[in-house]
Amino acid sequence: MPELPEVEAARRTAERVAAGRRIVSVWCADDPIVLETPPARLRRALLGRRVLRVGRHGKHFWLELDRRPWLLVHFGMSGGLYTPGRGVRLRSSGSRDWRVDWPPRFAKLRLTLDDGGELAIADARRLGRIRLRDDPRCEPPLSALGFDALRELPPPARFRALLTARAAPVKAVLLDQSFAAGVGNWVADEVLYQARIAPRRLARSLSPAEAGRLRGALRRVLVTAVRAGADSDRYPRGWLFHRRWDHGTATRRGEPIRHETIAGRTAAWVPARQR
DNA sequence: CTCAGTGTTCAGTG
DNA sequence: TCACTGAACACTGA
Repeated sequence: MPELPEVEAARRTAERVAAGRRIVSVWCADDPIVLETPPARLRRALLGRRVLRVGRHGKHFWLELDRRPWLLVHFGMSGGLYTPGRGVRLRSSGSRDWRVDWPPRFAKLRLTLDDGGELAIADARRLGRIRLRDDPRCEPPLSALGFDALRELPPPARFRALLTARAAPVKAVLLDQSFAAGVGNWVADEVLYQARIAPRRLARSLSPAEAGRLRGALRRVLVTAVRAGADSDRYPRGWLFHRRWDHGTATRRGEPIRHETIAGRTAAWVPARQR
């Protein structure tokens, strides 16, 4: 789930539950991979702290506390933020009722707030990371990231300059977090589909008009997905998203969807519409 | 049983 | 040195 829209939804949930509240209990899983900062240090840094606000850049988010260091979280491929009675719906779970167990399966960190609110971070596949940072934005891994694809999208001329400076296929550039932070596999495919650009096109070969379409599609897809609270059932019907895994089938207009590996990931695209 | 996956990192290559 | 690619990571669910 976790590309920019999903992480922004998690950020908002965390802010609603925790901002202005004090952390009164901390539970850590015994998982030295996801908990990059050891449990004892996490507990010491978090217990008794007040949460001021919750920040995000690309696919990372962090809890700003009344004392440093702060808590920095990345969801990896399968992580998510949970509160009692509410979960993060997975694409594969077609179920309407998406109530989650409490605590959620694969919980890695649980926080209780002074008003009884609770937050949990869970991660089945363990590619996510939970760690402490004094100043998240200025230290690795955030310091190596490019502009936040939602809040810091450069003006058209600048966007095109950054894009055409790159030799790789445009899909690879979109996925590169040092270019645009927050774009993942489905967002990249959706953006290329809506901009009508084939994923293998070299970034440096894009015309000003194409770069403009790409930028416009990137902004539109992210704004729309974030407005929908990253609930994919609320994404527009015409989005490739709803069809991208219908192997061998087509878009609603009957155009076949092709799947191929580009930049190490499966790209879904529509040759009839993307050049 | 095998394999792909809404991600990132790092070794290897040109 | 830079830029890019692909394997590794770790595990679930199809």
